[in-house]
Amino acid sequence: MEDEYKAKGPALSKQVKCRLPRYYRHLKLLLEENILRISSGELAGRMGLTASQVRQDLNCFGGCGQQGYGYNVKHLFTEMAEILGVNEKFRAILVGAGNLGRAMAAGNLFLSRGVELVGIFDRDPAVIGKQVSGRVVYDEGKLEVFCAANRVDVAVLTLTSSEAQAMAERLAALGIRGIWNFTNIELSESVLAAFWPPEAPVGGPSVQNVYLGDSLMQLCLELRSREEKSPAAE
Amino acid sequence: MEDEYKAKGPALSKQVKCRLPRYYRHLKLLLEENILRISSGELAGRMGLTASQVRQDLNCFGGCGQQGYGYNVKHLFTEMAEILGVNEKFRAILVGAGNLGRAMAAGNLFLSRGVELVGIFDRDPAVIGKQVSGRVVYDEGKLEVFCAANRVDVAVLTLTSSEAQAMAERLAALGIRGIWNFTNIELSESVLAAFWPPEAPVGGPSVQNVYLGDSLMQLCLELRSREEKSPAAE
DNA sequence: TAGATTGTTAATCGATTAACAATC
DNA sequence: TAGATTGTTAATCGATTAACAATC
Repeated sequence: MEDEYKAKGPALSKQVKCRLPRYYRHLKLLLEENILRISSGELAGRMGLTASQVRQDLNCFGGCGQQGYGYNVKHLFTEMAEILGVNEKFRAILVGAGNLGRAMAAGNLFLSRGVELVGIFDRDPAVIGKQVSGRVVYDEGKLEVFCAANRVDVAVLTLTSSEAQAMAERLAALGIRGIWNFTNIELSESVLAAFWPPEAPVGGPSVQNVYLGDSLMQLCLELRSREEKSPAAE
Repeated sequence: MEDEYKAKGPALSKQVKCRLPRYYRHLKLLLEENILRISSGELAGRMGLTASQVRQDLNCFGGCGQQGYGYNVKHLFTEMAEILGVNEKFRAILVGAGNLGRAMAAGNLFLSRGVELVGIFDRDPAVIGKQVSGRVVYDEGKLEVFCAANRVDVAVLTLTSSEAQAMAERLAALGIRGIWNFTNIELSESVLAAFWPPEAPVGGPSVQNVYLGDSLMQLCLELRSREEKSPAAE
């Protein structure tokens, strides 16, 4: 019993979790370049990390490296895919068919990560029934009916910030386990957990935020602070 | 001379820089709610931080708090806006007028953060000359001419990943100071610095990455790991 | 065997939290 | 004055880096 946990190595720290998708991305690239083995030092170089960090990180997945040789890229990639749930075929819906929503639906963003987009919703009558990337936009009012008939794992929030909180609560009540939030609202997992259906196991949806505006401001902050240093240097 | 530095408090750590845009967002919200003063504890509650952390953070901006009273929201907001460069009116161009590019151009994402979108570029002849959110899309080949005639601070990369590296190098050579990267390519600041025009002061553009796919995978990872715990609990 | 490279432990660094005197 | 809340120092926690024995 305990062995099964041990086999997977130590639990993943927050920071390691953040780096996992990057590892996945780089390993995929390596496979495309037909590089089948790599040392911690080389991988670190490509990713802007230290060799030590890479070894520490990869060790969390039960030491798939080999002394004197390095890591088997294919094996590592498979392992990562498994942990990241790429093979789970998670099912997602998009809530809000505005500009951002349509952009998200258009690319292969979802499919390339193993997520299937199974529905697009909007509340605007002018949009409902129209096609977006070959999919009909459903009436937001039909969310409950849809979720009763179809398994939905993830909801993508690309609607107006003012509607975000209420919608997130509604989604939580529907038992949707993951919310990918593109609005400016900070959705609290503990608040949403209160809406979780009582018959469902364990509690509440996880929230992943993409604050685009914050990211832009971080860039501006960097420009701003480098600007300040510049005159001092002359 | 030294006092001027001291007045601003200690240098901003990485983590504080990440939280700054969030503070800005929440302070704006407070002002809209007509809340003009707030204690570290209350602000922490709204943001999901600890009171201690808020005080530690805000102290980096030269202690604008008052014992027994709290913080003046208006004053704090002004201070943040200044540090984040909201009043600098940074000028941005968008490179790649595909789905994501058009979505970015459409909202008020830029203007609301004090950034002005001054040009949209694409290399596809079918798109060049067409309108996007009331702006003509320019030929990507005219980038150099455009940048010689107009100040450009930031470039937003919403083009195909395969074109990203070359374009980033070209933008670096044009002396563009900030790159907001939406492609899957990891742009190395040190690599780009090598392309920086020799006549420009200090070296190289700063890069801010938004790996949308990585964010989605982080959510999937969370779902995946909670799933694992679930059966064990029953 | 000799060289390379891992896994893992210990040392360092940075960020968060706790505590409390200073003071509004 | 008494109560509230900051600024700041010290203690704790977690993550990164360094080092090196184990081993392919």
